[in-house]
Amino acid sequence: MFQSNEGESSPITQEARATPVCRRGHSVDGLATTDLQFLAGRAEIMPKGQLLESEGWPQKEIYVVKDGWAMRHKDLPDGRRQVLDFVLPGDLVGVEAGALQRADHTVTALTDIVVSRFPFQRIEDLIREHPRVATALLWIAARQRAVVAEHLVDVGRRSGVERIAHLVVELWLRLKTRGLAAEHTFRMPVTQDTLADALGLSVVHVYRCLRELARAGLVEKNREMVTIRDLPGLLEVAGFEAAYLTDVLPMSDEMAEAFARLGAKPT
Amino acid sequence: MFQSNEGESSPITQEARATPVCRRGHSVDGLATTDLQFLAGRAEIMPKGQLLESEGWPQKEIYVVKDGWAMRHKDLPDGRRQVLDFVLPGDLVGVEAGALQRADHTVTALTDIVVSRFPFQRIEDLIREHPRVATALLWIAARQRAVVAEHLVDVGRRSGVERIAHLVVELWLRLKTRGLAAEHTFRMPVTQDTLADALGLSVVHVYRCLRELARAGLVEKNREMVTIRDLPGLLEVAGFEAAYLTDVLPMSDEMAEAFARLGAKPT
DNA sequence: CGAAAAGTTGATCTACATCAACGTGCGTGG
DNA sequence: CCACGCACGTTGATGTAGATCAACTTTTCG
Repeated sequence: MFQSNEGESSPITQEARATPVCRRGHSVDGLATTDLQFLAGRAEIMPKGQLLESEGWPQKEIYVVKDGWAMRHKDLPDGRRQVLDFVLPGDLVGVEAGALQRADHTVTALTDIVVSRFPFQRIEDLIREHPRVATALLWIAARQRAVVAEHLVDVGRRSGVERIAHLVVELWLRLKTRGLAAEHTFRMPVTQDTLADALGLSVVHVYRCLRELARAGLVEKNREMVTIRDLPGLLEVAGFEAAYLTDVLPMSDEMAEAFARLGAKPT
Repeated sequence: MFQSNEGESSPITQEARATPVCRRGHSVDGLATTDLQFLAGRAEIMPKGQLLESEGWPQKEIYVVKDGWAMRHKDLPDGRRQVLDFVLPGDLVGVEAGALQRADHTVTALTDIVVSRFPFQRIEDLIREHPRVATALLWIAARQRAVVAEHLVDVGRRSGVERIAHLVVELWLRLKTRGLAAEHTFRMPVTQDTLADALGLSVVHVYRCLRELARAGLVEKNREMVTIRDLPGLLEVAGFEAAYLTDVLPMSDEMAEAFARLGAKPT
């Protein structure tokens, strides 16, 4: 078995130096982003509600999100909406839309957001000059598909409470890798309404599931702050697949312990 | 005989020579596959039930599916299962798993299946030699994400009948582009059980929705054959986004008409 | 300070799940 | 060639997670 040992110190960084970009992809978008860092121009700020990418339209530039949250979503003509994924600081927007002819979904800023833009036009040149860029982008696209796929499992086969638990853990992990979350708490500027559209539930039901989770002493969400009260418990309810993001993470002792405890369970 | 579709008349091939890989992506995976044709070794046959890719394991080779169906899926420890997507002739398996460290999902053959394999090992060399390959792969990955995303909308925000309708149309379109579907009918070697796991429904409910669609005179599925009885009607129920795959398709007159009629509706 | 956005809460309804049979085609082995 | 078994499909009865509706409260923000 490969790299289950990986958690230890930081073999990640070491391996990273030794292997080509796509191999070293030992993190979420954030990491590979460093490869494209030189792409970034001057940072600029955009207001909450701004569209970074618009379904059906060609995408002329890639955004590197420096700060703030956004969501990828698709809207049905009758008003129903499905949130595909959340965009966190360090993520790229517009890669796939650039590769395809036109964007297949919309990206909307959930908060005021800081981005740097890079004209997609020049990507092809870049790829020619630096093949590693293509590989990095490929890796990012694959990663995105993985996240959406996991989300699909959530919505297709898990209960309301499970879905919320799973989403919280996933966001927490993604933020944690980037040093954007504390041990037990993080900011999540997502309304219950948006949450409902992400989880395929009604607002009312989201509210009740949240209360359920709070009552069970697992997580709480007040306003924008999420507090994890019982990590092992939460992981279990979330039915979290360790392999999904774990080997990708520099694990804290507490986290490693939580996962271990989880694995130890006979279940 | 597989690939009876692929070759001859294809205006595809002509356009292909004229435009850069990622731009010419005017179809589903099948098309871009031609770029990797030279990768393909000798075709070989694998039995129904065979795993082409296995969640949690590294993928050492890419498969080009020449004939037969497969499914991408994720299985939860408690036995629940979610089908992410169906793999049709012309699709590639293993691209993303190669880019990531290990496969994040499993791919299982739904029928006996004909594939040619190509060691992923050599992909990196190839990318160095032919940057276009990277771009083609990027495009494929983006496409895959788009399909899964659309599927997520289905499961998250559509009713049982709508989900089935949407899936049928999507498969029909994907097959049609490759010349693998007739005007009103095509083979769909997918059991109700598998269908249920794809749509996030129970088998019983799938059965009832199918009967509903048949009673409404829209589609019928007997054994493995699907027959579309009323295309415009079906498209409407499916809430099919024309932009999703249409501009990507060489449209038949009838299809164009169906879409037009659909667009004309005041809804 | 007023209005809109976000969150709370209870009553009611329904789409879909679950359970439990039974039918049917078909491949395999005797 | 039959028959047995099994995978797949069909059908009804019943249960429930979650939707919908309809207030009302609290927070946010211009």
